[in-house]
Parts: sequence; structure tokens; C-alpha cells
Amino acid sequence: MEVQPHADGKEAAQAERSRDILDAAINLFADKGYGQTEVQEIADRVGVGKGTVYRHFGNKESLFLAAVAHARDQLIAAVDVVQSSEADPLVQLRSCMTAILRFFDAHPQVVELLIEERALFRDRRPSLFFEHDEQRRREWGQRLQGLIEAGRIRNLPVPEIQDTLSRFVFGAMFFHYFAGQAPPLADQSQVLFDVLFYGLAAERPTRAES
Amino acid sequence: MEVQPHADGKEAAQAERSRDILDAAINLFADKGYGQTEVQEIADRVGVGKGTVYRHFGNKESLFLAAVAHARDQLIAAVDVVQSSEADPLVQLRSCMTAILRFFDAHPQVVELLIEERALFRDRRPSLFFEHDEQRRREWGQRLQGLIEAGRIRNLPVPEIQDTLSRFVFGAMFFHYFAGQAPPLADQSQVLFDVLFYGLAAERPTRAES
Amino acid sequence: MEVQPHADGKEAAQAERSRDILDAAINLFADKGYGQTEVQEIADRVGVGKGTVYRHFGNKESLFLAAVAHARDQLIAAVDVVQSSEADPLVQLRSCMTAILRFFDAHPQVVELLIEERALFRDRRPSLFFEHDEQRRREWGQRLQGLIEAGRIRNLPVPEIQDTLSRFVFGAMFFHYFAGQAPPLADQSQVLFDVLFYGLAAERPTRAES
Amino acid sequence: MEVQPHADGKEAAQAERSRDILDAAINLFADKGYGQTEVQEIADRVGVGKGTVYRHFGNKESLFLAAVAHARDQLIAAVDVVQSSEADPLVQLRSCMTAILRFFDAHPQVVELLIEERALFRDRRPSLFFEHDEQRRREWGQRLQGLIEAGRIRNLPVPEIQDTLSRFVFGAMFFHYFAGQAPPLADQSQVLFDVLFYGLAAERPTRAES
DNA sequence: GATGAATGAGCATTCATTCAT
DNA sequence: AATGAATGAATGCTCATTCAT
Repeated sequence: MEVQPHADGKEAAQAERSRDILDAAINLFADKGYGQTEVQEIADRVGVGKGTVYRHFGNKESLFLAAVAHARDQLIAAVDVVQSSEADPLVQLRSCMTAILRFFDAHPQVVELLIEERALFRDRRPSLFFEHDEQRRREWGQRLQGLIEAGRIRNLPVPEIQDTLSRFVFGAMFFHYFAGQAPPLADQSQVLFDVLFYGLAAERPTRAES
Repeated sequence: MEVQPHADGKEAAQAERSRDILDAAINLFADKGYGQTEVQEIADRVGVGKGTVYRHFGNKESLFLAAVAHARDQLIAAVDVVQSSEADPLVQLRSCMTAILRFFDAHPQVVELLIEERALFRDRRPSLFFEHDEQRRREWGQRLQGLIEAGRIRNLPVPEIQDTLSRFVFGAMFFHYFAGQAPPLADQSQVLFDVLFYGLAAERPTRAES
Repeated sequence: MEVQPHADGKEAAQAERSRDILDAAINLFADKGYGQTEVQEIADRVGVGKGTVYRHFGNKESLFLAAVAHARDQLIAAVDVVQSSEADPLVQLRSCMTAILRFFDAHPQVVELLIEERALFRDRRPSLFFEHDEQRRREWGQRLQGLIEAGRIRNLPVPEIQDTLSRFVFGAMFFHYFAGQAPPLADQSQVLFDVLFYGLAAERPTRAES
Repeated sequence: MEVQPHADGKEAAQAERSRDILDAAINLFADKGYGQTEVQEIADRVGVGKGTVYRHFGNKESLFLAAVAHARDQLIAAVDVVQSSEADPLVQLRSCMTAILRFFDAHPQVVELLIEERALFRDRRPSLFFEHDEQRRREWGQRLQGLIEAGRIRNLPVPEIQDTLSRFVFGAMFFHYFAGQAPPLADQSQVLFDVLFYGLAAERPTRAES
């Protein structure tokens, strides 16, 4: 994929170095916390001078935010992989949710990063990580509407279903993390999904859902 | 019950001052974050000297932890109120969950505090706030078992039901917070509870659950 | 010696408490250093409140100085004991010097106190401890003059002999302490005194001392 | 010897700056005491930022210790100068002792530093300043042994002679300082040396020394 | 007189950021 | 572009002293 030999070679080298810095940053910020991580350490781990880090990201805060965005992109990529390989929307839904749980099982540092983000930028809300991707939300809205019309899921307000799903999956992840339970969460989620799809109650009310 | 006019008067005054300090600490830590809050500010808000805060809590970290514990006790108290006033366990369950959501709606600072706690004491896990109250967990386990035997909820493993419930309610709360959605969450939870109890799917599988 | 039963009983009690405080102060200041010793600790050791210490000595600095003076008085007392029991001035001289070395062997804390005094009150000089007792110096001057006239010691200027003796004995003590050698110094002083009295050289110059 | 124009230029500049800081530190620590000297003042006097001082010496305590070691090296250098220019060991001995006294006359701050060292690091003993230089001590031991065999000094145990000499010269210096007498001590030491070499007594005992 | 709760001045140290080389 | 030496703002904590009880 590396094309132009010269000018772009430089640019590519720069881009790669940026990525290296971000990777180091994610791990260190997640491991020791924003406050306990010195920019010097990040530079050391990458093997460059402190000044270089500053040249690439301007200041510590920007570096942190870029690291969060980088992590988010990784999650999106991980979900996109499974999503594209599924046809049935209901199966797809479950696959995506599992993919999300798996991602956090595999990258617990990202949870730490999210916590740090909220602790640090308490005013900046919503989280950079959860910033609405309207495009994606609309797509899923259509799929859910389709499922309702196909009689496969109950006829509840689509936006609320979406919120419930998010609360369900990210919420499970957060609580799992806060309560200090051991990964993997994805494998413990049988019952979670069972309840999500079929509910807790033994009998459904004969009539009127709302 | 307050008898001796003197000794107890002093002790009571001390205890009240401690509480005042904790209240100020909760609000300031939640508002500005642990790192950005100077002990001096807390003292100022209470109207005492910095030294007095240190006399009561030893150091900033202990003060913070005490504030978290204080907040947790307030949540427990809020839940206990509604719990004791209900007879039917299923209704009780829902009341408690609603009470929890309401508590966080009413005290959003406590969520901030929890985030801060995790960000600061990344090693200390589980959160002081979620430290298992085994007593309480056992009681609820029995109630759920009773509900299963009475045929009111589905026959799923009780501990997993408990985890699912926790993930559900606290998870909803966390996501709500991280995603930056506006309170009140409690009032938006109709669908949440509906899904929790009756599931998302239109049809239940004829047989074999799990 | 305790006479009047009442009013003086109170005074005596006060005086004793003062002494108790000074003893505790000497030991703690010597042991941990002025800076590391809290007035609270001294009060604790005596078993009184901090306020009481302040009532007796005004402030920490005065307390320290009083402790040094107290220690000096103990040395003077120790020397006076041996001095009065000797008739021959030359033997008396040696006895006194030995008594001084013994005192510091027995009370190494006093050396610490002297060091602290100099370190703390660098401007106040001479040391409170070595403040000239003119009375005593004159007495010894006369005795030395007598020894010269009796042909028992060499005819050197008396004040310089006095300085030399002080340098000799206190100097030995200080160096012993600074160099970290183990007590007792008094027992290692045979050679010291031998050199003091008879010199290091094998032959004395035939003539003219200078 | 300075070859490379660049790298060594930097290193040399660093070393010089270190020395500048040490010089300022010696004077300020001696003048105001360790506790009363702020690192900021030292930086100000050298004309650098506080951070630079910390970069060079890590912390205040290390800086202090480095200052003491620096002073000790200066003394050693001063003594080495006179020592090497003398042939006769007895003259050499006296020259060295005089050089020591002169050094402290010229650098009274160093005495202050020694006092501070003892007051601060009461457990660290012997003083960094007096740490035995075994090499040097052995050399002098041989010289003294030679003087005894040549019949020039009395036949006393060599190690005790060494201790006596140290006590004599450093002791004189300490007492001089503690007693608050004015420098120069070196010039007042005629009698001191006279007594050291020829003793105080008018007559030597006919027989048996020791 | 005695006490000890309350006070707040004082200071070492860290680390993000800059900029000369 | 890259570096890392220099900078200085920012802050938790201690402890002598006071004074109401």
C-alpha cells in the first residue's frame, strides 16, 4: 500500500509514529491514570523525545482525547467486522452486542480510559466515546422497525428500544467493571441475553403492553 | 436519648461537624473532581480551618473515601425506606430498583463520585460503593427463590438473576450518565422495566429456556 | 526541706512539674532533634496537656533553651562534686576534666542538645552551655598561677593554658562524638592526659619555650 | 585534555553549574541553617530556576549532603597542598594541623555545615565529613612509627596518638566555635602546639611513661 | 489553672510546557 | 524535525500557638 517513495514516505512515517504514541498513551493512561502518567513516560516507551510527543499532539489533554478517540475507532472496527458478516437483523443485533462485550473483555484498558475521560472532563458530555453516530443510529432504527413489522420483536417505541439496548450492553459492562467482577463478561451473558429477549416474568400479561 | 449535658454535647458537635465536612466534600469532589478540589475549599465552604478538616479525616484521600461511604449509606437508607413499606416481593423488587434510579436522579453528584473513585483508586476493586453486602444479597436471593417457586418468575439460576438485575439498574444509570442524557432516568424507565420483565421478543420460544 | 504546707506546697508542685517537663524535653530533643519533636509529645510523656507546657515555658524555643540550661547545671553539679573532694590543685584539675568526660559519657543526649543548640541558634554565640562563668574562670586562673609559681607546671600565659585545657577536654568530647566513636571516652583518655601533661616529643628543647 | 568541541562543552557546563549550586548551598545552609534555607533561595542566588536545582541534586537532603562532601573535598585539597611541600615528617605533621585550622578559619561556614549535618542526620554516624579515609590513616601511621623509631617522639601506641591528634586539632576547632571565640584560631595555636609537643608539666617523670 | 480543638502560615516537590540547539 | 534542559505554578500537610471552656 505504500506508494509514493518520498514525500509520502515521510508522511506515512509520521502517521505511524502518531499511532505508536497513541498506543503507548492508551496503555499508560489506562494503567496508571491520567494524572499519574507523565508525558515523559509515553515518550520513553515509544523511544522518542518528549518534544516529539508535543509536536504531534500539542499538549497532554489533546493527546489523551486522541487516545480515547483511537480506542473508540477500534471498537467500531471490531463491531463492523461481525456486523457485515450477518444477514438476519436479529442475529446481527445479538452478534454486535456480544462483539462489544468481547471487545471490552479483550481491552479492559479502554474501560479505564472511559472512566478517566469522565473524571477529567466532567463538563464535556456526552463522552467523546459515546458521541452519537447519528448515521449508525438511524440504520439500526430502520432495522428494528423492520423487525417489529415482521412481528419478530414487540411493538415498542423504537428510540426507547435503542436506549434500552445501549443501557443493557454498556451498562452490563460498566457494572461488571465497577463491581470488580472478573472477565470475561461475554461468556457470562447467556442469562443476560435470555432476559433481554424473553423477560424475567413467568407469564406475560394477556393484554396491553406499555 | 441525649442525656449528659456536657460530654455528649461535645461529641455530638464533633459528629455534626464531620457530617458537614462530608457533605461539602461530596459536592465539591463531585463538582470539580478530586484533583481540582483543594482541601482549603472544603474547609472554606464549611467555614472551618483547613487544620480542622485534617483533624477529622487525616488526609485528603481518607476524606474522599469517607465521602463515598457516606454517599453509599445515603443510597442504602433511601432504598430501605421503600423496601420496608412493601409486602409483595415482586413489587418490592421494582420499587427498590426505582428507588435506586431516583436516588441517582436526585443525587447526580454521587455518580461523579463513583467515577472519581474508580479513576483514583484503580487498584482498589470492587468499588467501596459496591462492596458486597452479603447479608442483603442473601435476603434477596431467598425472595427470588420464593418467586420462582411461586411460579411468578422464570426458573433461572438465582445468582445470575441477581447479577442481571444489578447490571440492569446500575448499568442503566452509568450509561445514562456517560452518554450525557438528562435526568430523570427513573421516569424514562417504563420500557426498561417492561423489557426486563417481559423481554424484547414477540414470541417466547415454546420450550426450553436458557 | 519542704516547709510551708500550703501556698508553698503549690509552688513546689509547680517547680517539680517544670523539672519533669525539662527532663522529658532534654530526652526528646536529644533523641529526635528540635524540629522533629512536637510539643505534644513532650506533654504526653509528662502526662499533661499541651497548654500546660506552654503555661510553664511560653514557647517551644524557650523550652529548648531552658532544657539546655538545665543540662548545663547538671554538668556543673557533677563537676562540683569531685572538685570539692580534692585538695591538690593538679589532681583536682585532672579529676575535673575526667568528671566532664564521664558526664558526657553518661549523658550523651547532652551532646546532642549542644549540637542542636548551635544548629538552631546560630547567631546566639557563645553557646548558652559554654557561656563564661567568670567567677569560676578566675578561681581556676588563680590555681594555675599558683601551680606555675610552685614550679609544677610550665610558665605559660595563664589564659592560654585555660583555653588549651578547654579545647582539650571539650574538643576531645566533640570529636569523639562527631567521629562516631563509641563511649566511654573517659576510659580511653590515659594517653590523652599523658600527652597533655608530658607532651608528644621525645626530647624537650634545652632552652627557650615559645 | 578537552577535545570534542560539543558534547564535552555541554557536560562541562553542567558540571560547572553543579559546582555553582554547591557553592551557593554551602553558604546558605551555613548561614541560615538547613531548615531555614529554601531551595528557592539557593536557585535564586545561582540565577537558575528551582527545577534546575532539583534536576541536579534530586532533593534538598541530597543537595545538603553533596554540599558537605564538597566542603570535605576542599579541606582535603587544602591539606594536600601543604603536605606535599614538606619533607620532614614532624614538620609535615604540624603543617597539616595548621592547614586544617587555617581552613576552618578561612571557611567558618564549613563548621556550621558540620553542626547542621549532625543535627539533621543524627543517626548517620560517623559524619560524612569525618568518614575514615583508611588509606590516609595508614600512611600517617607509618610516618608516626618512623618518628618513634627515630627517637623523635615518645613511644606511645600509634593509633592512640592518631586519635589524640585528631581530638586535638578538630576538638580545638569545635570548642573554639562553640565557645564563640573569634577566629583566627590558627594564629592562637602557639601554646596549643607547644603543649601538644612538650606537655604542660614542668618536670617529666623520671621513668615509665604511660 | 488545665485542657485540647481549632487555626493557618510555611515549604518541598512534581511535571506540563517551552525553546535554544 | 527532534531533543531534553530549564522553568515555575500549584498544593497537600504539619505543627506551634491560641483561647474558649
